Amino acid sequence: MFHGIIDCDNCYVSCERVFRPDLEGRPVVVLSNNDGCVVARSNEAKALGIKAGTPFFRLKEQLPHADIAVFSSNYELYGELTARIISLIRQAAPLYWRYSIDECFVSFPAGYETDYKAWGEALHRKVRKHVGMPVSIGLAPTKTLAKIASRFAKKYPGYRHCCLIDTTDKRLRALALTPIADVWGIGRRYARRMAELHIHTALDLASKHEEWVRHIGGNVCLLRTWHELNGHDCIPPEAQLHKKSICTSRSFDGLIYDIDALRTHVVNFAMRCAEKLRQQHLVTADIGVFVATNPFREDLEQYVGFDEQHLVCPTASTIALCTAAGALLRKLYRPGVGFKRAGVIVRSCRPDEYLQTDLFDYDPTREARLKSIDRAIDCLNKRFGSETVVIGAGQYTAAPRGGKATNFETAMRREHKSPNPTTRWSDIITLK
DNA sequence: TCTGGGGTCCTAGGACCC
DNA sequence: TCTGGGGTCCTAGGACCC
Repeated sequence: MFHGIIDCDNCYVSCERVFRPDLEGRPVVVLSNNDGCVVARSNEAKALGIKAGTPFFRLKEQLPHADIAVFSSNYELYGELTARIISLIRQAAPLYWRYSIDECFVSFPAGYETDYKAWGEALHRKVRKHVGMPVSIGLAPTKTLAKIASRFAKKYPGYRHCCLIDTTDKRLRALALTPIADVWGIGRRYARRMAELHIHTALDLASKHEEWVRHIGGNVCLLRTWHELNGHDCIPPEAQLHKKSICTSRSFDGLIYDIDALRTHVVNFAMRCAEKLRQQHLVTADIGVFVATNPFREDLEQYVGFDEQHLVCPTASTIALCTAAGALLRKLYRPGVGFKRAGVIVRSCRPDEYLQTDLFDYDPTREARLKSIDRAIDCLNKRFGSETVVIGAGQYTAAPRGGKATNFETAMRREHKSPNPTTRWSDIITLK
């Protein structure tokens, strides 16, 4: 087996640049929801010293005069453009596994003979031509080494966006040049521990004895990384067929004290979870709600609450989940507390085809009604746009005549959002 | 004034079973 | 004096990823 990773360079920034080629060469940042933090930076923005996770208000303080192009996050656009890249990868690779919004693993079974370097360079050119996005490609005998290779592909133009590690010599040289903290699977904690043990590069770790690593790591995670760095393929491709949990949560623009206002949000989160479940043909057996105050406001009372309800009959019904979420919120709410964040999480998700019903409390008529309501909601929202139909308790304001109510997405602060020319006809004409 | 939102896996220890 | 042995399931907490 030989492995590869295809990674979009500065993904969100590159997506924004597809329709704004004038931004090539200029510093660009993309913000998180609510325009909170910097989540993506162009190389020029990185060169200015902007760190990932910088709060936007602090960026404005630090670099008030810098000519930075700022975007609110536009997941509709990023989802669409990355899906196009995945479809090109699917055509080019025998096996692929989408790892995140901007990364995709590929695998070549034993006996699959190809010139990997040429394969990678060709894929890069194809993505550049058909989607307009730059990707970096790393190819190696293990996934961890492929990740290291993709770092080199990104960093050094000489690789022409594709780096291949296929000999022991190349592997050892790459490991010696890779700081231990940059290795896939080494997080902040492990990195600190490694520094204490005088392990500074990937090669320092790879050269240790297996027993030493087993002793230091405490579990199999670090040991697997060690094997992978030494060229032994041992991280299996994601065998998981479906998500086990789904979460919808948001921070609010300000603090919320009122239970009705809080419930409006929570009901919307439950609605989104129900829709995500149905899209993935899943049902859930546990729904949880959490609420939290603003941890940065040390002057205010702090409170974090979580409660969960087990559902005897697993469901993906909007009404059932919204009702349960509303009831959970009533238990969690504290008068006089300013809430900054809330969320709904559904766990124990499973395919909807093997739905187990409650032996004693199963009402087929009610189930059929809930299902037909869900079908109607999905059908209308698909045809007329998401959130055309919402649950009454999830409405932010009454809908104006002929228009939509202010809702979950539009209630968020997004002062720098770009248009959606790939998914909305109305946005095409706004292109400059 | 202003600080994101999703996920996964592993392990230890307790509850419970026969 | 002295109290077994083997197994599964569940959960919380800790680590990681993007």
